[in-house]
Amino acid sequence: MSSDDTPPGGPPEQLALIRETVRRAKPRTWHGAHLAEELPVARVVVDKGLLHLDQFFDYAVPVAMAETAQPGVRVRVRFGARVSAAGRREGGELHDGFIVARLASSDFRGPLAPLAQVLSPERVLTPALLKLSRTIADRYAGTLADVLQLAVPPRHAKAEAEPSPPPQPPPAAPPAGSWQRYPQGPEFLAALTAGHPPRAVWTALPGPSWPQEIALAVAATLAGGRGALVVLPDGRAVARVDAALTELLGGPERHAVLTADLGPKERYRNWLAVSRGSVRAVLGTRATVFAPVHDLGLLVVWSDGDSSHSDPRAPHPHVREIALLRAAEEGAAVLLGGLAMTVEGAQLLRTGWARPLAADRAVVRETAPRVRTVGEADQARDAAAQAARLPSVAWQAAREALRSGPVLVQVPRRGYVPRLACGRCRTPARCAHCAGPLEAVGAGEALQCAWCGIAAADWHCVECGSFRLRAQVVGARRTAEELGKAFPGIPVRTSGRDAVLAGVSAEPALVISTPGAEPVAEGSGYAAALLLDGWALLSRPDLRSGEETLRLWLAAAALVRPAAEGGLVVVVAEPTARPVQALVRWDPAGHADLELAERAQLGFPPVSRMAAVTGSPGAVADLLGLARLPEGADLLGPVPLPPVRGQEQERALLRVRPGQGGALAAALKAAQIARVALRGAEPVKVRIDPTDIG
DNA sequence: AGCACGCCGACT
DNA sequence: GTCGGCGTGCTC
Repeated sequence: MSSDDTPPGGPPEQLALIRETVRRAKPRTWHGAHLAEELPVARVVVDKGLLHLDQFFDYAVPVAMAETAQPGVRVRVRFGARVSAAGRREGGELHDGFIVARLASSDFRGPLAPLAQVLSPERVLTPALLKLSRTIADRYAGTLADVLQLAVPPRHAKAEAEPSPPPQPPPAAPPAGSWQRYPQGPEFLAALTAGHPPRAVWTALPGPSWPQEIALAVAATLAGGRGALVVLPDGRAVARVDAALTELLGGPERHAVLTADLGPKERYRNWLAVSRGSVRAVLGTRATVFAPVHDLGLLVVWSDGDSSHSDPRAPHPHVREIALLRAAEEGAAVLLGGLAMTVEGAQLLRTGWARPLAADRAVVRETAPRVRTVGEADQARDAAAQAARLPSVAWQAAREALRSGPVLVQVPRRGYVPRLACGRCRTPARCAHCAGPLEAVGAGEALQCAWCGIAAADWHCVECGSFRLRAQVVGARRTAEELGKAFPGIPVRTSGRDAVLAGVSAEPALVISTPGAEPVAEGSGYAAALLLDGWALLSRPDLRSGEETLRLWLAAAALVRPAAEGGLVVVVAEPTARPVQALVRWDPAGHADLELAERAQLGFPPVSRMAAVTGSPGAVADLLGLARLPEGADLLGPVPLPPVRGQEQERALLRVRPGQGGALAAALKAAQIARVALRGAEPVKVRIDPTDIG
């Protein structure tokens, strides 16, 4: 079968031509197996997340697999085999992969190995999903195989054997309902039903109706004959929208839910219902953004500032970025919503890519609770309240509110360890050169920038001029628990990391919760909320601390009754701080806009694009030396990081202009590949859009 | 990444 | 003569 491999003589060009002709006539394999008559070559993406193997490989299609080996199916292939002296293929591990195309011939110069097995005839990798995954891999300097692992759930044979339910006819277009509170709301729904792709950044009104509004947008899209997809940050939020959608659509038949806690079988069954077109609407947590909804008309991302939208697995893509890229590729509408607004959301509005979907100020004021601020200096007289370090205003507000309903107390989690801040006004201390966060090095309290490493000998606060610094320490949880003693006879419930409550009754109770774990209160909501130790949130060493703090506050405050019904929020934090001001005015959009302007001025993301390079000092320097960075790329650092398993670690940040993010990712990926080719290179981590750069 | 081929020094 | 050093290159 391979005796024609070395034709005698002839000029090289002609030789190449002969080879070409021979191979095109019929692909050769190592075993001379019988091949498929039609399209005997399968192009395969092999599920091996190695950067330098991020390419397709061609395999021969044995005749027995001619029908099942269709584009999109899962296959097993031998990969990495060697050719022995006797001319036999030897070794080669079996790897999973997907067929991406069937071809008449291969451009590979050599004999093709046959597909080992078609795992299932189910065509799970659609052309659209493949294209999207490639885009995401490139965006994040990762491999296609890594992204596919996030995008396509593991197969479950039993779930696959079951037939999916028959598709339902589209529902009738829903009435605008509570979307009428937004001037552009009904128009937005009408555009979805008409099959248009409107794009909106939605500032949701406080209160319990946002799940219904998401459900209405989904139903409007379904009514127009297109599909819809909703990504939410956690299972609790999914459950709320699931309930709203089930009610609105008169049953659970028209939508599918994808969350991790369903278990592999149920999850795969639901995913297949979407993939097979049985169901046109899907909601779930972050992986849902990849769900292969047929004729996708709408992508909804709720609370895009929530960190669970950032995937912890390589290459760490963010749901919002995936959704925006997918909407562009598939001509779908976008609804990027939340009680808060991210800087990225503000940027989409600023550039005109999306339009705002927000209620008028008067409606906001009617819906939101009253917000009072109180500095830490204000101390309660009551001994128990003092033990809980509860300011008197907060103490009085709680006592008053407990007469009419439950009171929510938000306490920052332990483990928020902020860096240095001004001792007087608590403005975070930043580097004069690159605006990175300052940190104390050693006991001598020498200051240096955590990003660029430049010493800050003569620091003073840019806000108030103070020279005094304060190392922030948090020890708040126990303080909150003291509240139980401060209010004898009142039941105390807690909700936090390990035990999150979904809801509480409308009876008076103290509900102590860490941010993000707040239970919903039945009836009209909490009578009051106390947001304690705000400084601990505000001074976290993160570029997004302000935005994040406001998001956490708004999420808690949105569970409180409207001001007209007596709802009151007391926030214990520096009253002049920007997020505090934004909370008082209930103006998340204004806050995001200010943050955006500041980021632009400082050259921070998302106005610039960044990548972090982490590893041993030698390896980081090595990679940076190899990388052919785009014109005008800034290098910040490298700076030392805490050692990992006794090994010194450094991190460098790279910054480029917007529009050069793709070039930056490509340059870093190429440098990584070049380093792998060198022997014994220590690993370096590359992360695009690093999240923890404060 | 693995894994084998390849071309130069000290052993049976 | 041959065992083995790890430099170099490939994986359909």
